[in-house]
Amino acid sequence: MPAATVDFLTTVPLFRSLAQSEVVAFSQLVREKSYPKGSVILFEDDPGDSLFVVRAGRVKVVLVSEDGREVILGILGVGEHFGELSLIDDQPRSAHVVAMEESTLLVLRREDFRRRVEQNPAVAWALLIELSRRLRRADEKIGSLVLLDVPGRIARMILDSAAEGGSDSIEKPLTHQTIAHVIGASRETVSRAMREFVEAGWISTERRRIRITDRAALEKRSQQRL
Amino acid sequence: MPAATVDFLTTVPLFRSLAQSEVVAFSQLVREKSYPKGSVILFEDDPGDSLFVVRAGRVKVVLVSEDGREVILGILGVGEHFGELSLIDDQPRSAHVVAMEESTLLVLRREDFRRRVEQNPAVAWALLIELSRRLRRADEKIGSLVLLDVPGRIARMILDSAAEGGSDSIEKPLTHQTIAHVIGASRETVSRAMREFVEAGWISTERRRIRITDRAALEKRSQQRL
DNA sequence: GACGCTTCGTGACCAACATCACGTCCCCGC
DNA sequence: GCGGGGACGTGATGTTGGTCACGAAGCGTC
Repeated sequence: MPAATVDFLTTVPLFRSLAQSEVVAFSQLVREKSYPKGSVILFEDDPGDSLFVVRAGRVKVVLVSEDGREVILGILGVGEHFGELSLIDDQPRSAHVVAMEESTLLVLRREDFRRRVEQNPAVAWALLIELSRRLRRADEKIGSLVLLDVPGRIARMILDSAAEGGSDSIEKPLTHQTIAHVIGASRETVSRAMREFVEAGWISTERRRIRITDRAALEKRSQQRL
Repeated sequence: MPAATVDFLTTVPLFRSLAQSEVVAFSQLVREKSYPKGSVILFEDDPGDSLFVVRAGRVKVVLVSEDGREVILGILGVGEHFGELSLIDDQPRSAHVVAMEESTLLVLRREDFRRRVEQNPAVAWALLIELSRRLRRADEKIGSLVLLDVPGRIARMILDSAAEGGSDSIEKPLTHQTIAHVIGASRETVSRAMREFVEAGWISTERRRIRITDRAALEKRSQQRL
């Protein structure tokens, strides 16, 4: 296994707190696999026996209704991971995961994962912290779905994305369709709401980029329904 | 600390996998506290430093919007616990918790909790399993908020409640108002939808009880939007 | 058994969004 | 440079479900 993998793993939050030797141990257990854009990495209800770490590309976690409408539960980029739930509780996968671009993933099998977790409490603790973070986010999302109108949810999403990026401009070229799936709205409504934000001078949209020009207004809008 | 507390703790999933001696250790660290109906046990954004186990009564976990509307993220009964997130990741509380009835809780302080978790991997593992369960539920809830209409969400909630109880009758006297807060709808809409279910012969409502009379129909309704 | 409080039933009205149906633009590959 | 597919803009129309405004039952309390 190339040293590049070790270097990469040390940048992943889940493994960051580990000793170098421990990371090396992990790096020898993973297998690298790549998926073309649009391919399904795992299906809801499958029995799951591996954990995936995004090495390159971007994937979306989705639920799909009988008539084909979809919700995006999360979008994971480089360094993020998914699939640990099934390893922890032995339940089937709770959602589909689809590659949004050509992506390469590191795959870790259940037995290897479990053995390492049991031998190293630091991993268990890191996992607890990560699950806590996700639970908070999920609860927030439930709150925004119920308490906020569509523009409010978009405002919040823009602020969240900017927070991740660390600045007030967002590079990710998420399509309106994708945003719609994330916040639970239609593509058209997203288009209209974003135009209003631009007209109000709260954001500006360049080619492949959204820039926040009035953070205070966005924050206010993301907290109240009109 | 009375032996009753020890007996009770052994029935709590979080502690069930522990050795008797370990449970006794925990029982000596907890403090019992009771809260009148309607009182707020903890506030969102507070720094949190304790874990609570419901010993008697029932509590609700809620988010409240600026204009006072509320969402119920969860309703916890005897044996369930809350507040562990803040102990794990040191972040402020993510929601309010309010006593729905006169309730008594066991309180465990952060330091005591952490020490025990670090010394006993079984507790960490039980916690991981519990957080996984909650995460799955939260994601399901997000899915149902986006993909289902109100009657669909009610159908699903009825089925879920029945599953918890283990039979096809639900004793919990949840008010329509409470159901509305859980599924993100108005009290009136819940009333109307439930009447339709009764008229369709899918459920029957006696005094303090809902009985499922056509599970198949409910299941179907809980999977599609009309 | 009478009061009061909470819960529930129901009609009328209205707003937010989904949906449908286009047209335009942009970008990418050939 | 040209063609084509995906992304975006925008109007018209319909429907779900929220809100308001009542009245009628339950149910616990004195």
